[in-house]
Amino acid sequence: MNDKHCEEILLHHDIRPTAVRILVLQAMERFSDTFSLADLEVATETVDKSTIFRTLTLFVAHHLLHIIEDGSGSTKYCICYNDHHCSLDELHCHFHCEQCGRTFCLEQAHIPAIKYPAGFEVRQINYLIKGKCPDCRTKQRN
Amino acid sequence: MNDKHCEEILLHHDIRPTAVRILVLQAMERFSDTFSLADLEVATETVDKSTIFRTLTLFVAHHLLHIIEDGSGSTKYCICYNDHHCSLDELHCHFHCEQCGRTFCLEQAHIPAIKYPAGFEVRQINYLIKGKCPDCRTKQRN
DNA sequence: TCTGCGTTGCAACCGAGTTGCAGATCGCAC
DNA sequence: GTGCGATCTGCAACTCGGTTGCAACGCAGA
Repeated sequence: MNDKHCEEILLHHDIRPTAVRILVLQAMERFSDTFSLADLEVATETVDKSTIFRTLTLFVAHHLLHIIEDGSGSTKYCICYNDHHCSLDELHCHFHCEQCGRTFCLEQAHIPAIKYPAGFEVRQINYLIKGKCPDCRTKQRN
Repeated sequence: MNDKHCEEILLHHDIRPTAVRILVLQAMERFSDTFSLADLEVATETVDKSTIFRTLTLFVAHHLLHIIEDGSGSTKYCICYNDHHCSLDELHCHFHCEQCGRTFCLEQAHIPAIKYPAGFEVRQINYLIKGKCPDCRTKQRN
């Protein structure tokens, strides 16, 4: 959470730790689940949209973040806490709540192996579940 | 493919078969896989973008089409040939080729049952595979 | 023929993302 | 500490897919 910690993370991913990048990373870590460019714009307050955009692009390229497409219209991001890059480049499982709009990273253990159709070269798998999150379900009951 | 055939499909889905809608549906059927609003704009030539947009929205609402989010930035659509609406509202499996940009509907048989995390209410599952399609792979070899 | 409502085309708008550019800042050599 | 090239940042403008308001059209029923 503190500057030192964020700086280490950036260095570990071969990213020059500028003041703005540390600020953006701190903002990211305050989100428990996923976040969008717009979320960061609000969270950082001072940092420009285009700077955040370029920072996000950089972080994704350096595998500090991964992109989530939840069909909500705005790209979501999520911090990669695991270092490994498995042979199947990326394997994502997410849950998108259609009520509150939040998107959660789910444990990859839930994804089973599937038989790929012949002839296709698989690079990335996105398993996106949509529905209602536990919070929204309990809220509705009360 | 002909007018009569398209008209029947529309009526079967409780959609009033106007000339424009038949034209749009015919254009849709010429696509072997999925298509976007922009694709239809080109394919129909005469029909306005907003009309196509409203037609797509209508077709989706009447379960004649389904929406595919392939993360390409533009929404893709695909004709629903199966009538059934299973209890798990929708279950989509698609392959998006990162080279040619096309998106294919895959057989749903390939999707295995997964253990959903507790507390979440599942309404829709999107299984999106990204990589290279057979066409692009063979092209590259030559 | 007249009327009303659904449909369509046009134009304008919206919002997320993206880019060009000039000024600020950084890291390094001196 | 100073100077310099490279990188980073903020601003503004732009792109593009999608969406909406509105007026005109056209078809079905009176």
